[in-house]
Amino acid sequence: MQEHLTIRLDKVIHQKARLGIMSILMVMEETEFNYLKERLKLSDGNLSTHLSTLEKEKYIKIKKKFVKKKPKTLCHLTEKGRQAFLEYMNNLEQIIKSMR
Amino acid sequence: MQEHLTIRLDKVIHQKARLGIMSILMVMEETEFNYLKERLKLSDGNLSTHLSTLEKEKYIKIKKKFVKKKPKTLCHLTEKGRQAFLEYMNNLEQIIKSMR
DNA sequence: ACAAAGCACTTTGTATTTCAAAGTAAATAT
DNA sequence: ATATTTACTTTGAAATACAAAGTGCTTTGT
Repeated sequence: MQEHLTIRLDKVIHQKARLGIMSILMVMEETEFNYLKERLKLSDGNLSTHLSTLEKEKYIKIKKKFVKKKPKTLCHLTEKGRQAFLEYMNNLEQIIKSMR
Repeated sequence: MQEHLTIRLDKVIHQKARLGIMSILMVMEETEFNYLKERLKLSDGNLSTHLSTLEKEKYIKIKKKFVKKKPKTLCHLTEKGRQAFLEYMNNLEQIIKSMR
């Protein structure tokens, strides 16, 4: 019987910018807006909306602080986000494995 | 010095449906429209446009035949498509490796 | 023989997503 | 006091995704 290769990859994570954000948050715990922007070479607006998307999905939590009277946006993964990312990676590895 | 993790993944391949199509074509050489449609659970229209996208990019070649007086659409990877897919997979593996 | 249904797609229109230009608000420099 | 910079958010235009509707042929039923 033919199995269905219906590629099961979380839509929210399967996007270059958001994959990058999640990747960084997996290893960085507490990360600044500007760090992500610089590291991923995203425009302000682009990063802002992607962070909102991830926040809406409850994959990340966004904290706003003031440091030296300037706003500072900090992001970190939620447990849900961590799980979603791990599952995404596992799915991806399965796909890659099935190719080899 | 901080490296830039600008995720470098071919936009044409980095999409669930097209990733599925390419994956199948990597192992199947000559594949029918309806096979892809069934295997990937895509609607006719959706598959049709994704195949056109891949064809426009010269990642696949589409042949049209008649079999028992019915149209039959066959697809196969081009060498360019194969290379693009391999590079996509390598990039993906790098990203995964960098996560572990 | 003729209409109705089926098959194998493609085209079209709508909905969603992406992304950067423009906007906001506060701080700092001139 | 005004201009510039910093740190974002909002908005609107463009691209993308997808399914409903359309096309053109064939087969089936009556």
